[in-house]
Amino acid sequence: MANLADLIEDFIKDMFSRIPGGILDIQRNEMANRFGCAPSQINYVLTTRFTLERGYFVESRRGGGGYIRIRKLKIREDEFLKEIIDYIGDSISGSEARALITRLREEKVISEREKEILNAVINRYNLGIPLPERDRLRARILKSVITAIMDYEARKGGELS
Amino acid sequence: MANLADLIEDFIKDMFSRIPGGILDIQRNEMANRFGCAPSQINYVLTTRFTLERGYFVESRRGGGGYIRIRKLKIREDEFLKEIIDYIGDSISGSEARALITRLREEKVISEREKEILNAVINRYNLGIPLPERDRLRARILKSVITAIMDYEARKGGELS
DNA sequence: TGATTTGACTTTCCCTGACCTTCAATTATA
DNA sequence: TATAATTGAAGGTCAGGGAAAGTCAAATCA
Repeated sequence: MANLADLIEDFIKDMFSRIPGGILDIQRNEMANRFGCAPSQINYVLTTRFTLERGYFVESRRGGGGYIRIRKLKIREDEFLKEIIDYIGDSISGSEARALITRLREEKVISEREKEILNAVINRYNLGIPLPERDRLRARILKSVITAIMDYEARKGGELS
Repeated sequence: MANLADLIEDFIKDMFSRIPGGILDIQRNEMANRFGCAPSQINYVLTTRFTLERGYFVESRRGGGGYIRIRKLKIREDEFLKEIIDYIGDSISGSEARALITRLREEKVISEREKEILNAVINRYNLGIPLPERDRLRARILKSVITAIMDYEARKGGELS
């Protein structure tokens, strides 16, 4: 412990505990100032600690009035999700992915249209990069999509078509 | 948020929601006065937020009695999607992609849930590969998703939430 | 050796001010 | 009176400064 990245991580998580709603906007420079470090250190923390696997989603905007927005996803406790994320691991082939998507449809986790969308997303020609990186990319994207769906449902609740 | 350009954008969009017809006339100076900014700021907002890509068309007239007229375009869905694919080209940045997804949602081409899914898919942190290949990958995925949607609609048709 | 940290450099976005163009109305002039 | 010049009221353009955040590779640390 006691390295900077961990401190910053804890600090941000602490901020989350103090706000309602699960959406936190921070300023990169302000953060860097507070910890007396290089601004890029903040990026390092975000890319290593606030990942989807760990239940966060990060967006940002540059320029005047820019910000970094961190969303804490509402689904960490979902067993089904965990299993799927585990199953995907950090690499998944096209056929495994298609089977998984079919399964998600059968379980009514996704709609017919969403199934088509996902199949398009994980298609090898669309990913268009060589193996084995392609299977890793596919895994990242699939996990992010499933996470997004779960988070959406956790936030809004509701059924599917 | 909280930058002027966003406020002005919201203000204008709010005016649109209050009028019938989709044609809105504004005065540049009056607008600048209302927001206490330079008149050219209004042009900035118009050229960055009320573009064709985002579904608006702007005309104006100088001189005494001059005005700026903003038209909200009506779309024909099939052509619209083809145009979007052209617009994407073979590389697209994250912010362009987000604007595009927002537009697809505004035009009710996609559902709220699908919007979340797509935002997750095109997110920098989730794609996790370096530029410039990242922007190309994003373009390929987005185009294939849109194609899949067109295809699905052609086969099944139907409305959205 | 892998994780952390930094710094130099890049890119994106916002906002303004100085200067330009267009148009309509009014005034001056032949 | 018919036309020409003037004026003032719009809107347009562009370069530049500044404010963020992003990238990447080299250095450092455990």
